[in-house]
Amino acid sequence: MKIGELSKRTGVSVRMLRYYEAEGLLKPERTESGYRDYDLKEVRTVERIKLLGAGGMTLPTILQFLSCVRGEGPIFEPCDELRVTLRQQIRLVEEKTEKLAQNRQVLTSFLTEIGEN
Amino acid sequence: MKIGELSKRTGVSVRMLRYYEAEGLLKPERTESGYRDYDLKEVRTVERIKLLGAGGMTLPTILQFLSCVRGEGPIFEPCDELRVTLRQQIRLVEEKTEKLAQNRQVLTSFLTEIGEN
DNA sequence: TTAAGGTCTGACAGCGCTGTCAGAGTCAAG
DNA sequence: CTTGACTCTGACAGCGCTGTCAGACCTTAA
Repeated sequence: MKIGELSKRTGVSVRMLRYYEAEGLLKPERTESGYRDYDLKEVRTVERIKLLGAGGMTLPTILQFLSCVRGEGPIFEPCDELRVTLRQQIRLVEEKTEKLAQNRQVLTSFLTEIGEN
Repeated sequence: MKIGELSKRTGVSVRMLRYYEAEGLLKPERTESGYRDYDLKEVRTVERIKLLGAGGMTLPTILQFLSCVRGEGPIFEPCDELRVTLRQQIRLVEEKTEKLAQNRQVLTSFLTEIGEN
């Protein structure tokens, strides 16, 4: 299928699909005239990438265990690398959360200082 | 005082002090030769900007109520605009926190799917 | 006087996407 | 064949800082 269709099926913009490719996440065939030609199963791949991205992962990070994500199975192949990365990522999210909590603290203390009314 | 000294006193890099100025947060005098000449009280101003920045505020946001921050008082002048902005900012931090919680959720569910061992 | 160290301006780079635009070729339906 | 919709590549822009480098001037102490 061509890029426009993949875009409609996944909800990921054409621009971003090309970007995924630039980052090494997708490697579609090409027609004689140079059009990208995606295999139907890439729909699943893209949806997984999308989901992981929604989890705060950067594309290079996702690329690290792309082989797991490209699996045919219903979910993911059990993949040590993926497990490790997921844990690191969760840790990262937790750190960001802590920092936000600190930010909130700073701001509320200011609010208190000048009177909360 | 010159920019280097202000930098040492506040812990804010020379680069960033110049950036503050570019964003309209500081307006130091100039010596005949063009050197920035800061008033001693600007140390306090810079420290407040720094603190608000640590709270996640962007410089343009801080600029909005700079008059409150530049006050001579020990803390801030009671300033309606500041109060409003602080509340918005806190709301913003809360939204970011919620999003991070969702991210975490996505990641942990993946971890569960492939087995947590 | 000289040399070191501070300062000046301006600009490039990077982070991680994401939209958009330009100029050109391709494909399909009428 | 023509037209509109789609695709291609490449590049510019923006978010909000932050470091760094270049080329040139200033200041201060030896």
